[in-house]
Amino acid sequence: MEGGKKIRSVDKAMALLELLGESRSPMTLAELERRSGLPKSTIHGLLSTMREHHMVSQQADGRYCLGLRLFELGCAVSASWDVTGVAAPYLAKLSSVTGATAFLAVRSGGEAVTLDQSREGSGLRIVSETGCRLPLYCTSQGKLFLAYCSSEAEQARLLRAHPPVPHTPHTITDPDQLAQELRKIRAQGYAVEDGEFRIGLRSVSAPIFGLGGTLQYALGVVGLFRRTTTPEFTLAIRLATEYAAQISDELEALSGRP
Amino acid sequence: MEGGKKIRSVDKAMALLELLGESRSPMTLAELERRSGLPKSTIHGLLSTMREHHMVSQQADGRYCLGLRLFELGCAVSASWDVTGVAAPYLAKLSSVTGATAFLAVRSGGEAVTLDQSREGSGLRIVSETGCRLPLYCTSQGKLFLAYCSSEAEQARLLRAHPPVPHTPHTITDPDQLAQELRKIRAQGYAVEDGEFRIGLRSVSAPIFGLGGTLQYALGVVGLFRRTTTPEFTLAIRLATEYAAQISDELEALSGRP
DNA sequence: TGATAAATTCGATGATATCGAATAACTATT
DNA sequence: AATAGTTATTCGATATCATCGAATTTATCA
Repeated sequence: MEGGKKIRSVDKAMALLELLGESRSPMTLAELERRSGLPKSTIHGLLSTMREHHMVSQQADGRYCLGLRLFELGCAVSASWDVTGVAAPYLAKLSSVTGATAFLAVRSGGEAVTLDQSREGSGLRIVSETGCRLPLYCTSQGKLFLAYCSSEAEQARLLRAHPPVPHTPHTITDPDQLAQELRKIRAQGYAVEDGEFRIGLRSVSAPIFGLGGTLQYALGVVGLFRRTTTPEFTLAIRLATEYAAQISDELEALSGRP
Repeated sequence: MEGGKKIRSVDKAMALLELLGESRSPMTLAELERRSGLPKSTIHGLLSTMREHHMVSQQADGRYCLGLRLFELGCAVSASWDVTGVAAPYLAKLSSVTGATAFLAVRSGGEAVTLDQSREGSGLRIVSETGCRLPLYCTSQGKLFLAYCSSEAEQARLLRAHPPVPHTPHTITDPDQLAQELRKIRAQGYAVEDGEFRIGLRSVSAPIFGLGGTLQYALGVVGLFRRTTTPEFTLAIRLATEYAAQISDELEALSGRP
């Protein structure tokens, strides 16, 4: 289907960046050797090259970590998305009214990536960092992306890439039960997650559509709701759905005349 | 002085990422060919490889742009810095009290990079995006970094890398005048910029020190102040200096017992 | 439909990334 | 203070692999 020439050295360089990104703390060259399976000198050459571009940086003790230029490029990516600007005021309203964390997410391969977050209301603890990847099958945004897949085959492919694993006793791992849940989500137009990812946390996600009616982003609320039937949670559902629709409209108007 | 082996293909790949980052809009392969001077097929191979890692993405019309993985890595970089977490509440306070934009910056080569921003008070327009690079010689944070350089040679090297160019009639381009300004900054412990970057904008930056008393970050306020002698601006100077000192202390305490 | 431009594929060539081993720098321990 | 164990870094020969121009396909516009 796709895939041009593979430049192996670049391939390896990207793999190293991903390893450094997964690790919370800076990594030693020996550690990178074990994790990547590449020879030390090869790693050293690749890292040296990327260091000159400030894509990685090396601290005084010799350990390597991601560099400042990656932060800059990441910000450039964020700024290039029209949706972040459009959604920002809605995120703020959503979190201040519900008192929970509002978020904007997109699908990336078989996972969901949080694009932006807001927790205006109370100083609730951070649920998940912006820019981190979350599973599809046990988050409201993830299940939304699964439910609105273009085809059954696509849906199955995404689930096969990351097979459901129980995160809590409430995680839906049974294929049939999950399929039923996804049908329900599609029917009602929003997704609810009931402590399936973290005990005590509940969330709702509503669809933001792009041109052609395809699902593009998820707008949601996550927090320490007691049940998914409380008036507070019901309000969160209604607002998320309303705002998501408004964002869809604004995006459409924006793309109409660039 | 330093610099291991240069892996040329990786070098080229990084150059392409930087080109894509500088451009606001997605780029065509032909455009990249003109800007980079590399043959089309070489570029194609490099981009294809990076596309598989989601470092770049290609939209329906064939044009290339930076990919989602770069956003994720950028967020990881941001999260890895202890200073962003420590400074966040001070940024919020600073902007809400002064009604202007508060920022946290770091030096990157011969430029200053904005790490984080806050504009709680009024909905002032965005002065500069987070993650963007600004000149040293005509911003308060930049002049602060120049003033606290480890050596005269270092200072001269940074200025030579980006020779002062007038951005406004108030930009200091004369070497002697700039040297005097930097001495003054070092003496008073903070830097003031008086419309030297953008007409009407004024800013102040205070130093955040790391271990050994070396300047690490700059905490500042920028906004539409009428003069640098108004009570509002004087307050901004005092608060920025106070908060920067407090952040320095918190960072030191944090690094004491990890 | 034809014309223009762009993205992509292909294959031979030689430049160059690779790899293991040796060295240097550094830390912690005795 | 000396050593043992770690780690980053350098080096050079070999064959792999990236490179490049031209050809092909695909898309866009008149």
